[in-house]
Amino acid sequence: MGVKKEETNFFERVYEVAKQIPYGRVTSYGAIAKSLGAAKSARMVGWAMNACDGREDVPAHRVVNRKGILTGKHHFQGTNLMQQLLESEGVEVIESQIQDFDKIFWDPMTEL
DNA sequence: AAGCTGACGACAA
DNA sequence: ATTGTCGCCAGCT
Repeated sequence: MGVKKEETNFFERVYEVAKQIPYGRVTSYGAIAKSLGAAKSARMVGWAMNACDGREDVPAHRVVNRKGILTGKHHFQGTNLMQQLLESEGVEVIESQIQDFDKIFWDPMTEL
């Protein structure tokens, strides 16, 4: 049974969605929140990402804000780590701003 | 124990 | 168009 304590189902759900982000794609906090049924809890998604750091295989670098800006890059180890990870996946990122954001945007509500 | 903060987002003025 | 405030909920001081 639950060998480990539940980290609030909310966070778990966020992780589940984040893990399903395809390679070379990105999504936004609000999109994930919406898919969870908590459209106004975009903040919590970001907060969940904070806890995800060092937790599960949650590609937090694929989650950005609605503008396609790497708002959370500061939470990564390096200042450019997040951007480098994205570029490594073929995502064009300039000045922490994802290019063609709408093209690589992955909507968990629509595509999931 | 109570209050502030925080990886966002939408709306109001 | 720009700026400011509210909402959301959990974690941290």
